[in-house]
Amino acid sequence: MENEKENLFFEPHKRGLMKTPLKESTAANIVLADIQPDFGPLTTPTKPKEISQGEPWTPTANLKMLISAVSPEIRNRDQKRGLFDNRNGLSDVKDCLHEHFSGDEYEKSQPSRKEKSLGLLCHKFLARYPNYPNPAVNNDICLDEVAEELNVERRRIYDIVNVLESLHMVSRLAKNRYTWHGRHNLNQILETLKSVGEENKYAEQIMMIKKKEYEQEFEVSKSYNTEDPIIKSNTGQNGHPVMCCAERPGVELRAASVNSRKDKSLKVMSQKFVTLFLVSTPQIVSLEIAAKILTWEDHVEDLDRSKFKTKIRRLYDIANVLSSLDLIKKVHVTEERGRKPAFKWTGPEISPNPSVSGLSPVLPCAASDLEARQSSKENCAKNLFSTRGKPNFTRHPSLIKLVKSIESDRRKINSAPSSPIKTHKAESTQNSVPFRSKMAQLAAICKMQLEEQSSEPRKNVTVQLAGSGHCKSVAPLDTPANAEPEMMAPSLIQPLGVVPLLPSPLSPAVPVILPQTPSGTSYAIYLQPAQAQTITPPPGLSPTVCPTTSSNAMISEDSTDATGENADSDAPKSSVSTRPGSLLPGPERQGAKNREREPAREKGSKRASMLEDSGSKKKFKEDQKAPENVSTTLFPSGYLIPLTQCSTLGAESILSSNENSGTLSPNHSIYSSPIAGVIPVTSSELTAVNFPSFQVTPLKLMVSPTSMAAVPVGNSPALSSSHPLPIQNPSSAIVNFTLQHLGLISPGVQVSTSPGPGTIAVSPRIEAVSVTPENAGAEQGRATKCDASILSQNQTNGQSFAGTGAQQPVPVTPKGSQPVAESFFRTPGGPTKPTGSPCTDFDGANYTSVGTLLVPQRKLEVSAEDVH
DNA sequence: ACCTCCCGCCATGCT
DNA sequence: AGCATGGCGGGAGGT
Repeated sequence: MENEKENLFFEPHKRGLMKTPLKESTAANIVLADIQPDFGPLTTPTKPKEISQGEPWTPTANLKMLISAVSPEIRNRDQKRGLFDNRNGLSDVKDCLHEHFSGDEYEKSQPSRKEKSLGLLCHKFLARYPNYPNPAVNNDICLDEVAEELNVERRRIYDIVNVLESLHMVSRLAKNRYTWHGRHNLNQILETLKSVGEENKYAEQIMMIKKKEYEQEFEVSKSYNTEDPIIKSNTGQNGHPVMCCAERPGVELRAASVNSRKDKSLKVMSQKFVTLFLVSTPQIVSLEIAAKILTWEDHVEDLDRSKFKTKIRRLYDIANVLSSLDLIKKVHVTEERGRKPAFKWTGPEISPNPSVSGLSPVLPCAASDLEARQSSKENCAKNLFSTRGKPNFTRHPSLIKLVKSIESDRRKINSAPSSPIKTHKAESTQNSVPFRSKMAQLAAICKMQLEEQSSEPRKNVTVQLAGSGHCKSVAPLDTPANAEPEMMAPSLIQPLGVVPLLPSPLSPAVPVILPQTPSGTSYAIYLQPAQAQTITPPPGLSPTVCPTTSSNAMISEDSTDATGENADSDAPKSSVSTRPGSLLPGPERQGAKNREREPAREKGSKRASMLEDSGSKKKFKEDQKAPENVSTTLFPSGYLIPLTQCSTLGAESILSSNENSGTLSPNHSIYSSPIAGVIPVTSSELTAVNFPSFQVTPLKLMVSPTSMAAVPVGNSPALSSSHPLPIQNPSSAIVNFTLQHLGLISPGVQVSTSPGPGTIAVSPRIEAVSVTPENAGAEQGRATKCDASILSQNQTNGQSFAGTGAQQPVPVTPKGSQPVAESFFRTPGGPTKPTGSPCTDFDGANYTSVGTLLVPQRKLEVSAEDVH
């Protein structure tokens, strides 16, 4: 991937010298300084340039840098000769990247913005250092020097370094000094991030967001809070997980949360952003989604427009750096609504399994999902930070302090209701608190359980989601039981009885399948991940019960406002808003800041006013937007849905996924009418998160890849395992009903086979995804690759995907939409939990039973554009 | 008109 | 106190 990297083992600074001899550069800079009007002292040279006209060397230099970055050879050349020679020359701005410095360049006096872009700057920066530096050598980076050499303000360097630091490509040594690690740790960190993302159910979050969007699209006019509430609820629920996520990546991060300033740090955002790619199947993440997720995590309840915009800005900054690293590439996702900027992961495929992950040269850590999962958060943190003996990233020597603070944070967080729970607030709250506080313990417990479970595959569980998805083996759908072994996919392994329908890792609310209940039917319960794990007690093990947090309820609520209580929906919001400060530090602070600032600055005032106005307006819109979810309403609260039926759905989803992958062949019975049957799906198949988008021919549901990723497919797989008995549950009826309702299935039809667009009818929301990379060919190729790889992996696993890509014609665009199933059910009072599943623990009141909802699908078109 | 995102003010927080 | 960091968002270049 990387262009430049051949230079292994160069010393960075040497390289820098070579490239641009520091001294020379310095000289150059000096020159520049002279030229430039305001040149600040080295300390923080702010804006040296601004001359409209040109900046002397910048353009050229930039081009060169780019070029050099692109090709090492060129770089070398450049290094040899002074980069700055051309200071005067301006290259075409337009071509900058591609064009060389060759020539002419003089023209535009202005370096054009592009030439000053962070991406370009990053390329230059990267060009200075080898991808795989020789550890033995001194790889220190002096920010001042770099800033000078690159002739940019230090501020810009911070942006780059922060992102690099988030990827462990550099670590901070001291003030103004960083150590270059290059890509040695990259895979590891990516693995860690992925596992964290899975644990935090990012995929699920994404799914939910998409879902909301769909809904909104759907019923534009209807006002509904769901969106916000959902989000919030997720946040709340997820918040916890999410937070964890953030935490892990860096202890610092966590600490950061405590420390006011860092919580919003670019580093954290960067890690989260990267994580989103790693957990989404299509590996395409739109800025909008990313921003929303990040916003939530920040506890910004209100998707304030301004905040959102800020987030977007930051994401662009990060994206530019990541693009320079060749980890992502810009694409556009086209939906009904329009085209949205998005980025596609082009970095190494990260497989949770160590074995799989060949990518990372170094996998010292338990990159594997299992390990990761097993490992508690703390472990993760360790991995991240302590990686390989490298210096921890903790910025400060005061790491210890951080740790302490972190712990305290954790407590706070735990104690604090991560997400206010909407329903049953009282109950939930109560529950939640303890719950959270116990998260760590739970993690440990889960671990234990997992271990045990892993040792004994449980019969009941048919499905386990491969967390990561692809990797895992998919058991043939037909064979429910068979799956077990496979299920054990490291990452996904879950406690026995419980199988998360959704790709476990991702979805915030994890549908959990209750192992067979006495009744014989399995039920799926929508739980939060943590809960889910805890909930299902491994057979042998005592179930760790986790009272479901209210958060769980929240989840269900989101999806199901229906049960509705509007009040509920509202409640969540309010609750969210009211979140305990510990969680909310960020937002609150911001708000305060903003307010404070406003007076101070003109801008501030403007901003504030703008914010309020726009924000309020927007909010209104949003609120109004969402109509109540049909789905929610549909489901009777309080019912647990028998897995069997669910399985059906899940199967569909699965299939779809398979199809998406293109290679997969749905051999499975799945194809049979959804209703019909029980589809044994292996959980692995389900690995919801990872799925490539699939189309299910039979059902015709198309799921957009994107959506797929997001959607936790419920995998009914779990179902499969269970019983043939369709239990008397209302579930089947419900499911169908739901589907019909959702429009996924036409009432009369359960499955239709129209591929692509045709499917639309079936699923209203189908999105056609077309990915058009800039290099369309290339991109698609990439996409294809991914899929293929995935498939191969799956196959490897022994999954039975039959490559059925054929079966379903891919939707128009390469990526088809897929049907997604979600489960939402809340059981109102807990009531019906199937057997004494631990579920009861959840709030009694708030159980969510699983229902499966199909998520509307959309077509997404991704056009890779590079362009701009 | 919207998308990108550069620029640099200024808050934070370390030294 | 001074300086390093880096959040933040105005507003301009690009398309």
